[in-house]
Parts: sequence; C-alpha cells; structure tokens
Amino acid sequence: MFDQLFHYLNNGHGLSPDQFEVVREFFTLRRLKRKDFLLRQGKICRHMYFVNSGCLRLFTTNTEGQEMTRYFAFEDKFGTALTSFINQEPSFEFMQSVTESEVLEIRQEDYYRLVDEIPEFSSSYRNMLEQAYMTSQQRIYGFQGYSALERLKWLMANHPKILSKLSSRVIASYLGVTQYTLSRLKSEL
Amino acid sequence: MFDQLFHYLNNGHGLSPDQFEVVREFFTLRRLKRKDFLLRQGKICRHMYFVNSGCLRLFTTNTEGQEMTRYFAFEDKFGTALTSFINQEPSFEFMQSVTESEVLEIRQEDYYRLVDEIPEFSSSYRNMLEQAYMTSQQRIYGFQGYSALERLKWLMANHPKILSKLSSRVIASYLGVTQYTLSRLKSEL
DNA sequence: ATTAAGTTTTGCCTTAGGGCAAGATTTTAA
DNA sequence: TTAAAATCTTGCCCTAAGGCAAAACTTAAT
Repeated sequence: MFDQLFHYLNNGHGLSPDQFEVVREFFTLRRLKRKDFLLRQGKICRHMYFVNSGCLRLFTTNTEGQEMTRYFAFEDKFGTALTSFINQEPSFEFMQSVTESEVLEIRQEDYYRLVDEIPEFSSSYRNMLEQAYMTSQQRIYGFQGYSALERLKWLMANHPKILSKLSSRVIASYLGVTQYTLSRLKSEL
Repeated sequence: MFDQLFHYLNNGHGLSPDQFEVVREFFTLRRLKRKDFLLRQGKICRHMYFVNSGCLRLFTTNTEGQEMTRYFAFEDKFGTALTSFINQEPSFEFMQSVTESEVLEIRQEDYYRLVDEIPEFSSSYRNMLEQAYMTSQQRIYGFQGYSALERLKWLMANHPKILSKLSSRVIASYLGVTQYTLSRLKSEL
C-alpha cells in the first residue's frame, strides 16, 4: 500500500526508512470509482494525492460548458489542484478519477508541515514544483502555433499513455479540439 | 541599484539586511539595449535575472519560423529560461530584452548555493516556482477553448501592461494569432 | 439476452482565423 | 527635416476546424 510512495521518496529524494515511518502516518488510502470527483470547481482543495493505480484528471469548463483538460496524473505521481492547494482559495479546476483508482491522500496542513520539517520532503516538493512547471511549459509550447494534427502527433510522441488508456472525449478535451475533429484526425495519421 | 532587489527579498521573504549584504555580492548589473539577447535557443541558460527596469521576453520559434511568446518579465520580477536553468540543458527558448532594460544577473551555481544556504532565499525560490507554475496555468486555461477575441480581452483584464507597453507584433505572438488578426480584433473591441 | 446509455465515426455546411499584397502610419537614423 | 525602415491596417480569398445530425459501434445494467 505504501511501497510505491516509499520508493518515490526514498529513491527519488533520499528519505530514510525511519523518516518514512513518520511521513506515512499522514497518508490515508482512498479507493475511487470511475468518474468519482475528488474536487469540484469552487471548492478549496485541501488535499494532495499520490496515485497508486489508475488515473486522475484535472480539468475545467469554459463559458459554453465544454471541458478543457490540463493534466493527467498516472501511477506514482503526485497530483492536486495545485493553485487552489497553494493559496487555499476556491478552485478553478475539477479533479476527477478517470478510471478506477487507488490514491493516497494527505491533508494540506500536514503536507506543508512535512515540507517545513523534513528537508528531504521539502526537496520532493521543490522537485514537484519544478516538474509541474516544466510540464506546463511543454504544454504551452507544444500547442501554440501548431495545428491540431501536429498536436496529436506531439501527444503520441510525448504522452503515449494518454492515447492508449483514455477515451477519445477526454483526449480531445486535452488537445483542445472537438471529439469530431479528433476522430477525423485519427484517420489522417 | 540594489534597492528593488532588497525590497523584494526583505519585504517579500524576510531576508535581513545582513543576509542581503552576502546575497548582493553575487549579483552584477547589466544594461541592455532594445532587442539584445540574453540567451539564444540551443545555449544552456547559466544565469537568473532580476529586472530593475524595462522588460524581458521569453519566446521560441516553430518550424515555420514564427515566434511564439510565453512570458514577459517586467520590473521587480525574476526571469530566466527556467527549464534550461534547472536542468542545465540546451534551451528551447530565446530570452531577449524588449525595451532598454537594466537587470541584475546571478550565476546558476551561485543562485542554487544561496538557495541551499539561506532559508529565506530558498523560500523566495519556492515562491518563484509556485508563481511561475500558477502563471502557466492561467495561460493554459486562459487560452484553450477561447476565441482570439476572448483571449485578447483576457489579456486586457489580466495583463494590461503588456498591451500598453509592447508592440503589436510581440503581443500577437503572445496571443497566438497573426499580426493581421490582432489588428482586426482591435477594431472589434 | 436485451435494452438502454454512452461513445465514435462520417456527411454536409458554416465560420474563425491565416496568408498575401498594397496602402497608411509610425519610428528611426542621417 | 527628410529619407528609409519598420510597423500597422485593410481587402480579398482560402483553409482548418467547429457544429449538427444521423449512423455505427461499445459498454453497462437489468
């Protein structure tokens, strides 16, 4: 249950087994069904999640109600509505389980307490921020100035998991095209 | 010359005057002319910059040579090609001074040494990462699923400085439209 | 097993935005 | 102050992608 998290913090950031004994106490297991929400727009995000299995999706809706997906968190990734989590302000994003998932949950106060008290945990937060930032950059540059077909090819090259595991509707909302366009694009590949 | 940086670190992150005496030694002043490059694509980004006056622009070019702008750093902001700065890998982005500018430069090794040794400086880095991340998110959500006109209005509401101070070509490359379209949009406002 | 609910594909037409070229305007430099 | 160089605007036409509706196919639920 905690193996993956231990591996992540120990291998990745040098957290010792003793330190992990402290850390693990703050995490609780949650099993999610397909389409379960972890957070709805307008609510304050009070938890960080570590994905043991399955996949979480972060998305929002525009004025016409179309969904726009920003990020998928697969196994062994931390994921949360980070802006709301940091500022403890109402979230612009929804967070939803795409498939059946198993996640570890930690409360925001506890998370930041660990960041402040354990240098190795702090380093994992810093690393998460750096990664989250760099992923966003790739996203901006991978999309702006490119056609829908180029974006699809970019996704195939950079995030094949997304294409192989998720539904077309969800992929389309990530690519910023309609489901119709995505369907047509596939035949052009 | 160091007033703004001191204010940023002291007011914003509680760095004491004594600590600042140490920090300032690592920064050197650079005066930039309009269009001077601080970094070209393919080079490794070895410095972080603090903008005293003027404006830096971070952008890249797509396969057809069109420029795509991601970020503008105005006065009292840190700016750099962060992905290359973090990984010390060749940069995808160019960094250029848009107007005449005055910046403070610090070397990457020195920057991270200060992050490791001075908790207040570390906190300013963490804050910068958080801000950079949140700005990216706004960018992604402010653009995806919106028309060019809606994006322009978003920019007016959220970054009026960009519209008032910079040229249309540069604004267009930030909005992800051609200069022609931007020109037409302005008449629709 | 059979229905119901959701998802994906495809045809037909519409629309937002791009590209080019020429003219207008502003900025820069001598 | 005037020429030269950018920059910005606008007309005309073109193309990528969207919207709707119906058909084909999947998945879930009884």
